[in-house]
Amino acid sequence: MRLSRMLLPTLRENPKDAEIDSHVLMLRAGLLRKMGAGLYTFLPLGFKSLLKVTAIVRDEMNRAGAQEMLPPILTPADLWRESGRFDVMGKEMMRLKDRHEADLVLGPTHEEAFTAAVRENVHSYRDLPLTLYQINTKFRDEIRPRFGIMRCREFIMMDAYSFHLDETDLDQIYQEVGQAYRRIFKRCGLNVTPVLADSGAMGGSVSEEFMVPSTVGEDTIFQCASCGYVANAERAVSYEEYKRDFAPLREKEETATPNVRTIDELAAFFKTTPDRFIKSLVYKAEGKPVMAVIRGDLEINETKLKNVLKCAELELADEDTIKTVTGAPVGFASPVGLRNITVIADKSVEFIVNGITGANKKDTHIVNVNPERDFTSQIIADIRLTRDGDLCPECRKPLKSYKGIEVGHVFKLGYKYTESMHVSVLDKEGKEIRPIMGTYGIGVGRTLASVIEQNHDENGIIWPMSVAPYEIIVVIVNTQDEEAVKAAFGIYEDLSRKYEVLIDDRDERPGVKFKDADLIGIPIRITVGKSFKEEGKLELKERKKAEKEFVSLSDLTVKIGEIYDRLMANE
RNA sequence: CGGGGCGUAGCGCAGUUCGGUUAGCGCACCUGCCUUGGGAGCAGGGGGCCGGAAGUUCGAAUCUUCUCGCCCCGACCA
Repeated sequence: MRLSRMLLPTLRENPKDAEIDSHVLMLRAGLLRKMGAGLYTFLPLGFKSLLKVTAIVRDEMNRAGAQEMLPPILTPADLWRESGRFDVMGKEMMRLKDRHEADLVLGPTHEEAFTAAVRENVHSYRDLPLTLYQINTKFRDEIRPRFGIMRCREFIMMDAYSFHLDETDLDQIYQEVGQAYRRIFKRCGLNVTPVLADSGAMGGSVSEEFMVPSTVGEDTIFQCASCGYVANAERAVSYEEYKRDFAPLREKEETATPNVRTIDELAAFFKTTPDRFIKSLVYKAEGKPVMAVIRGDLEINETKLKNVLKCAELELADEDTIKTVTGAPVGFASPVGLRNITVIADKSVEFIVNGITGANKKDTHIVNVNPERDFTSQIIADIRLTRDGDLCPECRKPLKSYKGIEVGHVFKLGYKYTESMHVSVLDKEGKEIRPIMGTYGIGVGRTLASVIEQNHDENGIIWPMSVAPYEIIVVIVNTQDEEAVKAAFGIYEDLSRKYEVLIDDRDERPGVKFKDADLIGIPIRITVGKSFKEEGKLELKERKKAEKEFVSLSDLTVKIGEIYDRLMANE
């Protein structure tokens, strides 16, 4: 491709809306433009890289035995009513009506569509297992799109769905897809850590997320350097040896605590430490109030709480609910004396002796509260949020936390959709069997952004060869020099038979061309300039290296081949 | 949805407090000259419904009201 004819609007200055490096570079290098909040246009250069990523994804998914198909993005609401998700999914699911007033959904994910396809077309045990996938546009009306294509509303995703006769078979495909994912990310030049993830209350059992460690990540990961335990914040558990305090139980007693509400304020007021408190929070689980209690220095992990309660929706109760349930304003709740409400206690609470808690009365707390004696918990479970430095559940060494970008997810889904949507096949005996499902997703655009996030310097993008929009760029230093132009085009034509090559034939000054070449990050640069004029040699430079080397025209093909193979192999 | 901020040329911004020539600057763009190894220089030029609507006023980018869009923090998040 000739740069003189290409739509490549590079920017000198940083666009003000971009906050993270990958976003800045995608805009500056002319890969991407914003059309609206969370809506982006891929310009030719960016689209080319995106296609490279999808090609890798497609290649590895096919290799894992999955079959690509293409359902529509716009799906009838009835499909979602069947699975029960039409009402359950929040506002992030984009709903619209057609001219006949029929409800439609812009697919945020496609379990329903694939399950329906299998239900209609698969009837025998002989047809299973089956893994189907698509690389398609998804729409999620995100509350807050941000970081360019890292978290946007319309995005490209590869999502796969597998159907199996039994769990053993599901497990095998689950492992194979997981291996395919590892190969995909490796080929994209990405460093990715698979972490244990929450699998939810809904029939799911095992789940792994593929994380790119990054300070701009929106997810938190806990990792043990010693034994390799890795989990995301929702899933992470920690080991804690709770010590039983054998101090004598004292009589509980109400104390006036005017306007003292938060744990920190209370600790100061009582001149003690936060772990002496029993923190009580009222939640609404699918509309029904419940109370979660935990030691004052710890935080509730709402995902764990949700799983324990086996509920799909959980939110902190509003002030009115709290007042109705406890009889007191926010800040004075406690399980003491409360009836008709389910109390879920974190394990940490059991060991508190003579603790402090609210009195369910304005401006009042109770001291010397003891679990069991003063209140009962219907459920005792691990509902705490893991903290940095907590002990590893496997080997009891400290856990370290860091941020990550979720680029992929594999999930043993279970029977949720095959059950709700009545999918069955006949077995050998002619009996109906319900298939079990797995679901798998890769954010293609997010993967691309992550590649840039991990591969750039102050001058621009440094593409790994595998996803570079072009592999080689030929820079003509002086387009007035006819001999140089002729030689450069000769090289361009020649290399184009084997590689994807750009030629910078623009009538620009050399500085502009070098800056742009660095910015758009083409892995190999061939410069036809001074050295060519003086001694007939071409200058070769790899984007990721500082050194240059000079080769004659006759050695070029071989030399490029070597560099290309090496760069491909490194990834 | 709560809090904060921003909409002026393709990009980055000034001007708005305190209304008053023809709305300005840098980069980008066009023409010419010159230059050709790291975002040159000189000269000339094009491009704006100052986000939109309604109002106040002799006069509005500037004041008032409404509205739309975008960004950040938070809450939310199969």
